[in-house]
Amino acid sequence: MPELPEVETVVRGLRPHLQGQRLARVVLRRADIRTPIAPDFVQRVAGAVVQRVERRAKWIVLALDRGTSVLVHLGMSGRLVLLPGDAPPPGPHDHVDFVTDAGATIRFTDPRRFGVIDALDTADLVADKRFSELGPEPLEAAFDAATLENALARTRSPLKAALLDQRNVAGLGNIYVCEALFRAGLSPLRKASTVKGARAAALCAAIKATLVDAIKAGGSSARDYVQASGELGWFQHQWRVYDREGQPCPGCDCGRSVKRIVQSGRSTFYCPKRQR
DNA sequence: CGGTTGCCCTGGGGGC
DNA sequence: TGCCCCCAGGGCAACC
Repeated sequence: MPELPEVETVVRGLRPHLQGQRLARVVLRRADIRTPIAPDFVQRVAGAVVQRVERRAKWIVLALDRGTSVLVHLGMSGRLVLLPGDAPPPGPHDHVDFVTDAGATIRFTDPRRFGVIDALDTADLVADKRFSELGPEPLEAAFDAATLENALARTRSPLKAALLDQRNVAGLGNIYVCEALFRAGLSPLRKASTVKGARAAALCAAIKATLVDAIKAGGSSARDYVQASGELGWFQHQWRVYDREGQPCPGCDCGRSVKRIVQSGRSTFYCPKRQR
């Protein structure tokens, strides 16, 4: 489910409630998610103070004192929701609770169990394979047209697949790649290495604008996603092509409708006339 | 080696 | 209504 805007929204929602708080209690109910939660997870985390709450790509990072960091990945259906006061009884998919000294519960829920929860030494974070191979953060200044062009020049795959590859740019998923490509007027089928000059600049700007708008809207709630507060996101109402197969191409008079194709096993939505 | 394909899971929606 | 098939926002191992 969650791509960069959704993860960023969750991080912003959790930060004021978690930063400086002690995780007095950690309750692990189910460890057999796709990447099983390590047996020593509770012992490593319980009692630690959260110093920082950050996002890298689609990862949530809780930097704790005692030199430990907690990594959370929401996978397809994961949620991390803040429950102030008495938490309701856990449901079958509520796998982990973090309870702060202040009495708030941060609950990790994941029906499909594709998510990841892990604890590791903060010093090992940079070298960890999950982080070391990530490309630039698209909302940082270091991500510019030249950086993007260079990354795309090195790949033979179609543009859609290249943008989903976290080594080229970190944090995009299926929805926001479709949306950014529409904004940039670029075909998802185009060879990535042909995106140069003005096209690379347009794509870079489109990626940033799409993500900024989505964060402003609190992310997209299609199915599973909610903010840390439990509220829905609203960006799904601003989707121009994603999940809009057959509807008229928005924002221009090209008269075509949005087409759905499958690329490397995943749906791509685009306007064949406007996007070249 | 880079790139594409299956698969890990559960739940919801559409078609019959 | 019920059942079955398909599909879903991610990422990794296994293949070509």
